[in-house]
Amino acid sequence: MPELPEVEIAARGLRRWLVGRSVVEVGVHDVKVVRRKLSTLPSDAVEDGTGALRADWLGRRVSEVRRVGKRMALVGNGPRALLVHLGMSGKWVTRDAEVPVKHGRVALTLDDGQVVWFVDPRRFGCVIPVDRDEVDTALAKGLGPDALDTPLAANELQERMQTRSAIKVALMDQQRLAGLGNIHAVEALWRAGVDPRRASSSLDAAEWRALARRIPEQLQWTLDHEGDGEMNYINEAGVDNPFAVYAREGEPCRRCGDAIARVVQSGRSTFWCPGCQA
DNA sequence: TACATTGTTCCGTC
DNA sequence: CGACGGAACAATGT
Repeated sequence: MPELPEVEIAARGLRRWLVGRSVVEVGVHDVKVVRRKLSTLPSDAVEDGTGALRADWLGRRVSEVRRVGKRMALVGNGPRALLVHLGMSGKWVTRDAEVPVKHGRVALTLDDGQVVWFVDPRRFGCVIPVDRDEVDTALAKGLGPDALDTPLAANELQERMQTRSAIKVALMDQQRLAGLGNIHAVEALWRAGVDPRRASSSLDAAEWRALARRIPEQLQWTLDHEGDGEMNYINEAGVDNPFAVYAREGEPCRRCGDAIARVVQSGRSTFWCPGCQA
């Protein structure tokens, strides 16, 4: 699943492939992914998504790629930008012209002959045309500080996480801290030795210090290990699981040997080690 | 077949 | 009324 590190890697890839190149053709193969706002609802699709993207990007260059939390944006050299959310299966790939791309939704053909594709099998992702001078606002709206770019001191993290909800649920709340999803929330909690079911407000100072240190550590570790090529997600066939607890129910904890447990919190699977996350 | 997965939204409860 | 939990919704591969 694309969370902060995967979106950051996607942004780095787009900077290599896209920045400075001119867009010579725009193909919208699924008009429903072009939306007015962050949403999965078909009713929020732009009326003429193809026309909108072509008007914004034909003949334009991408001058910048930005990221906040799990959101990214392509900033054009004209008046327009494109906000992107990868949803649960979105990714960007580059291919030679004429190469078919399964689940390709938007195709940007460049002046070097490459085609940069937004690919999204599950179609929970979207692209949102916006004015360039609104892109920073749109990127940050409703989000807490970016978990990697703005690492929080322990006391700041504690303040942002003041809720009776479980700490794992609070960590995934993008309004409190932007970037953690299911995988990196449970991995950071495992690294910090904190039980994901604990009430967030009940953590002590040492536990906040541990989390403040382990969250950026988890994200940076993932960046270092996922490389800078095309993204492959853990749920895809043939991709092995690089994580300590995520999707490892019943397997021995690599730190203490106890069996990894699973519980559902707010409708999402949580994995943790009952032995060393007391 | 039912399930898993995301962010958003809505509804009921306290 | 704010906080919170839970469920629904979108789509589709396994």
